[in-house]
Amino acid sequence: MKHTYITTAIPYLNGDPHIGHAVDYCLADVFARYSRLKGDEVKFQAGTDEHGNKIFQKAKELGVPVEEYVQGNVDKFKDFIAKLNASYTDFVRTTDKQHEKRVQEIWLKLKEHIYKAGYEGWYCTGCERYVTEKECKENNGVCPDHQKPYEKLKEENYYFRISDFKDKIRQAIESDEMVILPEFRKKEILKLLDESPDVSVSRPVSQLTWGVPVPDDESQVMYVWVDALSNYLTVIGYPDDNDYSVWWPASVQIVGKDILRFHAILWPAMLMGLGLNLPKVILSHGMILADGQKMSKSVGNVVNPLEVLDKYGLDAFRYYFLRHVDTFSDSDFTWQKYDEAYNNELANDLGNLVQRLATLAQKNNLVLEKRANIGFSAEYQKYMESFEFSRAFDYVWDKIQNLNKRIDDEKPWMLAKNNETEKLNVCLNDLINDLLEANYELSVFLPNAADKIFEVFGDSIKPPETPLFPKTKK
RNA sequence: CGCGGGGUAGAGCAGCCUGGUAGCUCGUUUGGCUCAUAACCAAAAGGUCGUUGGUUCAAAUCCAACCCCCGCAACCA
Repeated sequence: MKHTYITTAIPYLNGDPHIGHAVDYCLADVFARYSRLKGDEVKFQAGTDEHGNKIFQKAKELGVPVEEYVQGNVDKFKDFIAKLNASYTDFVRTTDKQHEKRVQEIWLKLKEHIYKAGYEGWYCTGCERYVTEKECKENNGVCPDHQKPYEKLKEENYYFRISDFKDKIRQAIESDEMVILPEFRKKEILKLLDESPDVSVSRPVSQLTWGVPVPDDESQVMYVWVDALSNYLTVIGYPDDNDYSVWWPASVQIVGKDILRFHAILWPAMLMGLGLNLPKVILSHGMILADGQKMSKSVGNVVNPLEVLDKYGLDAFRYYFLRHVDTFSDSDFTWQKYDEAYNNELANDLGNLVQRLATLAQKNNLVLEKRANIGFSAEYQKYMESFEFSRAFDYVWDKIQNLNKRIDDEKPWMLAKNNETEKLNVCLNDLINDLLEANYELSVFLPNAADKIFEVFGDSIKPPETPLFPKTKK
């Protein structure tokens, strides 16, 4: 049996779930469901990144123990993922004891590529963090939050020597041994690769305590990368549980374009350092724009995914974010578009199609003879295998719209009126079976709706008592 | 001349790699239908394919130059 391992980026737990996380989970879920229906055994990882000063400070501000703070946020995320009906199989927290232990083992294995060096930069004692040269310049050398001038500070850090692997990474990307999707991101990464510096992977304990201690050096604590990126391995048992070898390399790792560089450069370097294969595909999706603009707290145009979910429910949410949001490039969200997609497409095209077919069948006491083998069509598979999910969805939708056309062309109600029972039977059986085939393909995108549709055309056919997608009044 | 993406109908987009009738969805107008959620189907109107030049029998598509828009990325080492 084929093993398919799908990963999602682990969100940093210093805030609430936002719409970008939802995209991650939805995309991963689509591929997971697709793979399962094809017969693969699927592992679908999700998790949370819980270390670091920001979380530590946030907890302090709120006056709660940091463990309690992260627990509360993990619950929010788990709840969110459940609401999306994302079918993950494994959940990893970077504060899991087992994860921490495994991360330390990974660190030790990478040791020959890790070196200690001084870091010098602009530091704000108020924020307790370094800022980039650029940020310092933009703020004219003064921290806007604390009104204190940045200080030039020096400290010891461990660095991961990416330069040990650059040539091999380039080769892996160019040869598509590790596919980066979409193509234009691949080009971007190849350009970035040359100028990628070695990455700082620890902080002195005086600065950072909420993290995994560096093994064999009490003065240092791991800083995000080795800790967070390793989750993809620790969750499947690496290095002590040999089960990991069944799942690794990952079939696809889904990330937002903002963190692609870490996944396409640092992460492969780490894997090479560990002597492991690279993931087969890294899929980088775009950002959701609010009415053409980047969402930002300062602009105040952040769309709350929970609010969107509440409006018309999960099917509508997944419908919009999997079909009208392009898998790879940035896409827009506006309430108007969301309304239109729901009413014109889900309700009118699909909801109404189910209703009319079910009613036709029921009124004419149709005996439904279901086709034995339902499967994926070749074209659909082609799209799915190349991770063009929104296109695959378009393709399915085309089938649905076509069914509406065919009903009009074949006029089953006329056949009924003329008592052409035999023809009517054939006609309705054909239409309904075609709907069920489309519904099978639809089920990876809209599992809930698909279930309901299969139920309508179950052993007996009963039209939904309440519309599948009740329309909203304008 | 930092890098990347883009400019195609009122809106949103596909087509460009691999030149050969400009296409899809929404919206608009008209018509049809009555199985259905005021749903469905059909037809029509609507385009100097950013600009200029080049290659070619033929350019949205290839080449060159230019103009314009948007990002540099989810709160940020």
